[in-house]
Amino acid sequence: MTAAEKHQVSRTAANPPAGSRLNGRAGIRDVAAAAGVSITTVSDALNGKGRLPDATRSHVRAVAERLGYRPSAAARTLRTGKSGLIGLTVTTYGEEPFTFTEFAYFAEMARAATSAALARGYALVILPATSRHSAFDIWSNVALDGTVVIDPSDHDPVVTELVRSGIPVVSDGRPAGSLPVTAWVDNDHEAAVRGLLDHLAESGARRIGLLTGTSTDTYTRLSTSAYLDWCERVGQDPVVEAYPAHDPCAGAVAADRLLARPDRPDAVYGLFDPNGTDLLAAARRYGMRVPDDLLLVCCSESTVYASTEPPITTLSLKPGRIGNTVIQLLIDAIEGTGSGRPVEQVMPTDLIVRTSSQRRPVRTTVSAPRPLPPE
Amino acid sequence: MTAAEKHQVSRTAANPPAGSRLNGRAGIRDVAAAAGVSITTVSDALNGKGRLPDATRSHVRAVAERLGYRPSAAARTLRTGKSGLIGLTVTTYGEEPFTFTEFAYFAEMARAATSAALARGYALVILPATSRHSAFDIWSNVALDGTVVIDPSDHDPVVTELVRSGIPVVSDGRPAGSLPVTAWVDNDHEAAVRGLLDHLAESGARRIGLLTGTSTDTYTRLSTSAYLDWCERVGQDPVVEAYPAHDPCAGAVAADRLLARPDRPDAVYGLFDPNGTDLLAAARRYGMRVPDDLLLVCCSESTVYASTEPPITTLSLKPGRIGNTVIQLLIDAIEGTGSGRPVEQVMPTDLIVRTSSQRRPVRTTVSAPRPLPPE
DNA sequence: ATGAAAGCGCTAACAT
DNA sequence: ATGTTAGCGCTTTCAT
Repeated sequence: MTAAEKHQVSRTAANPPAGSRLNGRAGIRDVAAAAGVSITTVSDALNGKGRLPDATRSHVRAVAERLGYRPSAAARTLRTGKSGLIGLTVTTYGEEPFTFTEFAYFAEMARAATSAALARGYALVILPATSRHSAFDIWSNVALDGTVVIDPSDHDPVVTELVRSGIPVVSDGRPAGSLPVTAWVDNDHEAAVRGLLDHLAESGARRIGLLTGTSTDTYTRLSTSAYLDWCERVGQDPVVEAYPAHDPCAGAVAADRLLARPDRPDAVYGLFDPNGTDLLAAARRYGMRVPDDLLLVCCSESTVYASTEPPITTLSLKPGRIGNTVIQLLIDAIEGTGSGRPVEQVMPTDLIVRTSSQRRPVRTTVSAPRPLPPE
Repeated sequence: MTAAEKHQVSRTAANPPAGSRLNGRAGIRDVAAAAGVSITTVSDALNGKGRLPDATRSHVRAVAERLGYRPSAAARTLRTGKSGLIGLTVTTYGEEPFTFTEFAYFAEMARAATSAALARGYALVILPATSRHSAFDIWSNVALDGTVVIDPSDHDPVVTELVRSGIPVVSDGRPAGSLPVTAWVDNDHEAAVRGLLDHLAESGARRIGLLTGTSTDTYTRLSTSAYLDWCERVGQDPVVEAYPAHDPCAGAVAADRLLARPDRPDAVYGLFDPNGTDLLAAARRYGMRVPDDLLLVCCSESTVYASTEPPITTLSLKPGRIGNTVIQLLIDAIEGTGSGRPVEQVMPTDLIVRTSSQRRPVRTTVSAPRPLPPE
């Protein structure tokens, strides 16, 4: 018996009368047999392809339904080369995905990305950014149509590898070095910092301090240099404290250090999410009132700053908008429909002005704080 | 030419001399040809199977490396029936995945689950829980080895369908109704509520109010009934306000209602994450001091409650521990190694006692609040 | 110790 | 309008 003949036999409907595949689950051939058509017709009917009469289509669909037929995603992926899966990298510190400070940002960004991907028929797979080793295995164990990288590190081997094998990569955060991403989306961090420093100065700040990080990622670098440039422009001596932002405890200590300096600032911008509460607590310890003695702004996506005492002005990077844009760009690249959109997209930020950064009576339109009870 | 002959030809190394596959990427046959061995040997060498001499193994590996060979995940999945992918469902409200109130819990749970899965060689795919329709498509478009369901709703068709087709499902939260999950993990919500009500009573609470939700999920139901039981036991009239927890604004309003009642409570437990700040703000509006006039506890995973003014006592459900356990249970089921572990696991909660729930001087070992500055 | 061949379940090109 | 057939790239018996 030749291979072809054997083939023939195993594909004939003469086998066990449908419904009894070794697997237990019905396959496309069971449906074909039960519906009295060929497997092509089944495939076409189920996928809306071909030009079948509606009668055939609905009949096949009914039979498939009755048999509880579920197409094999693996087979389809192998055949079409498309998996409908998009990788989402998360930076890992040690064993843990996500950093402490990125948490709220990441969660919101991922939420939006998930939603946007689902709306276009894709699902996200959470994957670790390159770690020491072994992470590579998991990357080659999943068939991806594309990948989103959050805060790509300089020469990330995974990104390079993916791009080299023709898989589109879109990053959240402009790529450092010469990393060859397909497209990227980022905030205009420098403009954001300039804007908020101007806002603080307008509110009467004479010496603005900066609570920043010791790491060299783009966000930290751009924000810090924008601060230094601003200081130089207005002729203020920089007052900077830096700390390892991935350490959940270091922030409070650094906030304390900043307010303990001889050149104590009368306003502070904190680059990371928890800095607002850290600084508020530090101010209390030093008997400083916010906003009377100290103006405060921090970069955060957390809604808690709307109801702290006092409410704290925050810079929002709008991670939801970024997540959505990243996904649109990526899917456009995957499907080859993206010629229209620019591949480098700079997104605006939102300064949500609250009590902590204003010495004069509130008259902003954004997030007006609730009136305080009489003291 | 018979099918078998053609087969033969296309598989011989006589074709384009390796490296020039249509695809662009090297396949297993390119590696075999370049290494001068059969594809079987390549497969075995790369996967550590078979009994090959170390020389062959390392030679094949070197060649594969040189060619930049990446095995096709789709082909492997089709062949082995294992994808290494685990679904993670998120409840969707309207278009958006996650609810507002579940946010921090979910983020932490997902983080732990991701980490645990990765450590065992699996990756998580974020998938929507059953929505009206269309969600089904995405489910059958991805090959899953198993699925984690967070807060399964009563008779969820996706869960039923998955279990029916032999895919293990482990839920976070005990399944309502007769949902046939493989295993589940949940907190002992009733014990948690009893414990925290006792704690409030010990701190001097005479009338404890409850801020709860209007939805009928297990968490809300169990927590509320535990509260009612406790009230009955100690002879207190229940003071309850319920609101639609998925509405980000409704919480503040409900907190206000609770404190505006004629039978105003002198202590409140809020079931949802934002309730702490909501209640704190409401207390301020009514001129109530915390903890002097009002004792406060809320269920939250957020660290901000450590540095609010005053710090707020929280009940943590330990989502990280749950996420990890859920994944272990699921992978055990997938790999058939789970006979040891119980399939229903109740996990303890942590009451993190802070200033807001204590009238007497702090003398707890947990999370001692920082000393306040002299007024 | 190594290789040949079968085939996972599907889709698409090509008949009819 | 529907059916036949050839693979997608791998793993896995089974022969040698």
